[in-house]
Amino acid sequence: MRARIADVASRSGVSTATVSLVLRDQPGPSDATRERVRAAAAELGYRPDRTASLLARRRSHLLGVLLDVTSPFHAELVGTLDAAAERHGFDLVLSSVTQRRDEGQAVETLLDFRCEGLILIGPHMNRRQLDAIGERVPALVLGRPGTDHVPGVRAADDLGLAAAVDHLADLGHRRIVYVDGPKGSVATARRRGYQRAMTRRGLGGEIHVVVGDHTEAGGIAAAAELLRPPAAERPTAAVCFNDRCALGLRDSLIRAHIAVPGQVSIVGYDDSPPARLATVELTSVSQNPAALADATVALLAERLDGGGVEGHGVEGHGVEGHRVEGHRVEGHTVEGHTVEGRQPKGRGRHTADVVVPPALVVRGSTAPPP
Amino acid sequence: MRARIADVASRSGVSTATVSLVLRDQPGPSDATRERVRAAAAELGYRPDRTASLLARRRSHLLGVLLDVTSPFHAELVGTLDAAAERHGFDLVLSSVTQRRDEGQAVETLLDFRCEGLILIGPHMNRRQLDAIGERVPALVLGRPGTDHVPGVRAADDLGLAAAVDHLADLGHRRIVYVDGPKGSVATARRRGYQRAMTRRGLGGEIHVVVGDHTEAGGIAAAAELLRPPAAERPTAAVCFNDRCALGLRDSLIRAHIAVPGQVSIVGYDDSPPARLATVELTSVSQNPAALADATVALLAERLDGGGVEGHGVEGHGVEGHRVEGHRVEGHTVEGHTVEGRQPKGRGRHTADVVVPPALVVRGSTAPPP
DNA sequence: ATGAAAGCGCTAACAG
DNA sequence: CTGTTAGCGCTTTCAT
Repeated sequence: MRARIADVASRSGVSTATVSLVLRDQPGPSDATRERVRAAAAELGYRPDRTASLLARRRSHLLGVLLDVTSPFHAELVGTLDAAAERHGFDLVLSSVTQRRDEGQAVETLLDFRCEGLILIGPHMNRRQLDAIGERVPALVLGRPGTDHVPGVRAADDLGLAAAVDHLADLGHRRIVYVDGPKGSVATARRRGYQRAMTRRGLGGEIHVVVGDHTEAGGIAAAAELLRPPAAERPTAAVCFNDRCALGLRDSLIRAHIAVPGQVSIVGYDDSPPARLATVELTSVSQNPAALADATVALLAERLDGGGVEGHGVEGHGVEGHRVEGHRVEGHTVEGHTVEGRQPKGRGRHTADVVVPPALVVRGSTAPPP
Repeated sequence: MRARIADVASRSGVSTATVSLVLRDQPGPSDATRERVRAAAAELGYRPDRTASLLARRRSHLLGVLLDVTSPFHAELVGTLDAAAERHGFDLVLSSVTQRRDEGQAVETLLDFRCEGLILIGPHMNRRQLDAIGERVPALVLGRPGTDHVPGVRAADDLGLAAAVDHLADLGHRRIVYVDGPKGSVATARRRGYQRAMTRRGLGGEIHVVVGDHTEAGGIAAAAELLRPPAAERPTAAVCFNDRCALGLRDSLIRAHIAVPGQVSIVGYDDSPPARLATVELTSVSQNPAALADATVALLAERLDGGGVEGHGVEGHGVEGHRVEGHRVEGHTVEGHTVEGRQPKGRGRHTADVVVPPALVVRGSTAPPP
């Protein structure tokens, strides 16, 4: 049987209370006592029973994370979330949606574990459901706009597209098309970002949005569209809604013997693992998952610890991102991230979103136009 | 504050003991009582506190899963594991290795949550470490051979390669090369499977193993090697150690204007998400994750429930796989999966591995030779 | 069929 | 500084 705290106590000749204090590095016990207790605990291979500890302690110091374990992007976030949580003195409980477990159930599981706060990664639930959760427990959505009771943490899509367009324009491209995504606020933000960036660069006349999708199929369809005009009039660069779409486009072009980036440059979005493949080397806009995760935990921890910021020496990941001149977001700052001021729309909103700047990752799929 | 069991008890005019019985569908309380208790619980929105429940109950009914959340293959397994666990009356606790949390720490976390059994997905730890865990708690490794105290559950690599070679040979290919993986037992098993399958098909004289790797780079290198001989003597098909390697090969060939599958057919291994991309359509050998997960949970649950098989009506995923004539694995069967008999090597081994048959997924990267 | 009471292993409040 | 005493919320004998 596993050693209990009482065993450590008797073995070191002190009370369980003292052992508890020593093992949690709480002030009280003398150094001599600490020494003895630590030794006894080590000899017995004692590990505190987390379950009992949680029950007795007021706070669980647990953050619940709702994710879809099949998403590489979510996976990447979890890694950083975990590190950030540790810095703030929290542990993570993961709960993934699966075939049998929907988002609601996954959230209940998290709550059953007594999580103090919830981090919802890109949930598909509607705003009402999201808000309902936010009213029960401090929560945060990652990767989509927040609601009345649930602040959102996300990357600035407009800045991301600006970075992509600037990069291509700097290379000398003028005929830069945008391959659109599915309907939704995310796609809208990116499309607008493209249009504004083109205008800002004096390429307003070249704005050209092609129908695409969030899957490879969208890119394949877009390829057919791009190849329609005579060679001399074709676009020399394409920015895609996301990497999958970009990969579909890339593969179609290569099969049609159009060199990438020789004849057409391609920029994706998300900086997903496939984009990094040695054979692909897709230039892509990173949503800066490390920064997203850091900002998320920082914000949630702040809410939970009641403003009593404990200056954990959080360094924060580099979130330089791409700053577009003449394009500023109003608001104050939390750990270097931009916090939108009072929401312009949405009366009665109790929360403000945190927006982190994305970062362009330049790889081999972009080059000067032919 | 969240409703407690005492609230439900007083509201329905019974004791907490009765409420506990009703809510867990235990025999005892009368139907009338059940009715009242359920109503009260529902009105209060009562959810039993899992932490307290775990503490009071002898068994936690929790299975710990060690995984690397950045792996799509792991992700796929988790989905099925969860479903299977639920059928057997268990819940899953996920713990992923991250930058800051190594496998050892992740396992400790799982143990802290009082998991009754552990499922270790493709851990990198050595056999000694694995065994140490197996001595502390019932554990199982997924995707690699087991050790003295930790049974392994894995797909039959030799059958997988046999399926790939048979598929190509049936299409009419003769010059079928194998692009090897990195050193290790997995690569060895696959290479041998290739060699035996070729021999069995009377293609022993065509056996040709090319150096590769588990990354795209390996496939790229192999492409150079394959293109060396004059066109007429080049292989017409290649089976690769895994999908990443196959994708590297595929991309290199396409860039060299070699049609896939027109001139060269390619078969990968793992049936990973990239293989399924619309633009890729890679024929690949699936390790049958659903079957692996089902077998894993079934085996672990059996060990934990002490043989008192509760016939949960486990249906098990289809594990037809590819049966090679004249190639039988000795052993008995657990839920339709083959269990190797006494291990031929490894004295003192207390456990036997479970081997599930892989399945060939035919897609667009294979066709008859030119 | 139901209730009272004793824990599960730990932490927190209060004495000493 | 350290020990004693209550719980945390639930499950489980054992009476009734």
